[in-house]
Amino acid sequence: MSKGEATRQKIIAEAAPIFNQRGFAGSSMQDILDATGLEKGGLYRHFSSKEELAAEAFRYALNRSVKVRTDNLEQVKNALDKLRCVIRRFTDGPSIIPGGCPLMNTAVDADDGNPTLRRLAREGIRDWRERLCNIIEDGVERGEIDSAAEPRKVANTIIAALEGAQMISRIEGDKCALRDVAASLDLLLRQIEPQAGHP
Amino acid sequence: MSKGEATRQKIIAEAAPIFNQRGFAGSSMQDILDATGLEKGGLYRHFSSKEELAAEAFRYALNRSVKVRTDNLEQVKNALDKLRCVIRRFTDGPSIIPGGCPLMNTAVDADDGNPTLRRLAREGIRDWRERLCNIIEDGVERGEIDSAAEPRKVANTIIAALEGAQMISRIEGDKCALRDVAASLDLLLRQIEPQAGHP
DNA sequence: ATGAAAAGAGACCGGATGGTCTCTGGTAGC
DNA sequence: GCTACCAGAGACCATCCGGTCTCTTTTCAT
Repeated sequence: MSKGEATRQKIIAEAAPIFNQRGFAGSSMQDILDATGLEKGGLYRHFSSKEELAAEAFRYALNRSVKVRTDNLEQVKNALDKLRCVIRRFTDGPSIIPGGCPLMNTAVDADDGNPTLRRLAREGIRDWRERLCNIIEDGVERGEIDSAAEPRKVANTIIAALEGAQMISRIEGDKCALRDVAASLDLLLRQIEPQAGHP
Repeated sequence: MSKGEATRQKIIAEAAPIFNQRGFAGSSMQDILDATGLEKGGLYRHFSSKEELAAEAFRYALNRSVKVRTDNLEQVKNALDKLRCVIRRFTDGPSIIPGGCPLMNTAVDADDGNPTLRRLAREGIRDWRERLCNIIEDGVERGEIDSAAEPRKVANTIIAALEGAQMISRIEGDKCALRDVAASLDLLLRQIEPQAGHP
């Protein structure tokens, strides 16, 4: 990796937590200069605008989050256990990047503004749902999940509940809401166990 | 109401959707001047700072949201039906203020920044949960809800799922996620019907 | 070692930012 | 109708904003 590319990656890694914590409008290029120790000339050599840097920083933050939450997931064989593992990693795992989930932060930050960030957040949500849907559909095929389960509905519910719970937990400063929601989701998953409700 | 007080209220009402859509850092006092038709002298006579105005605007937006969602709720007698009504109003009802739920917007916007807004958002969440808890506890007392239900857990789950669903629906531009989550919450409520799970 | 290209420093720019201050027009109690 | 006060206009301020440009330093293939 060339020196320039290394600098670019360093900038992205330093900028990601800043944008994630303060939002796009709440972060200034000066904040990134302070964090990286660079001057303007050095920064704008690698990024043509604040928006481009913010987009790269979001991609970086999201990739890291996704990686931590999907790593080695294939080692869990049962589909329902996979879902439980995803939930557990989200509720119990350490924060991947300061400021909470970049998906929610960016979605809320950009849903009335910046179209680029908005699109990236939308794609992030869609990808996450597709990953969950694949797990569920595979589970149905293999008889590990009740065939009456609606994958998209289950996936949307898991994502919504987890993100909402993290929002509550972050504003309250304790993990109570995350634990409560994890318990409720466990209950929900028990309802789509094979033959559940078919005595 | 004096002329001054009327102006103050008008400013708050005009500022609320702006702050709710663009966030604190993303909204400028010039935006509020444009929306109200006032000049700086007129604005700063009524509010000492941007932060004070943002706080009042949030209070206004939250009060309106709460009012719409709790109005006439006492006419619904059964506790479970009350919860279903709350969910339905959230998922089906029209947007009360442009920009989505002020609670989530402010919580995400301020959770790493502005302490005043952060506190207001935290109190808003707490109040909402207490309102739901009261409904559930009354229901348990009256035998309308299974006594095994844990009010705080149910309340946190409903709030988290609804807020998360709205985040998804807003970024995707359709109500699919809201409908999916509403269906899942209905399932959850069926599990705390009296005698549920006690054959 | 050298020379061309890449990387970075930092002065600079126009405009926007939140906030202050003074002055004037309108309102309302008498 | 007078006057004391309240409400608002708008010029003004220092600072910060995102972004550009030129010049120097460093890197790296030869």
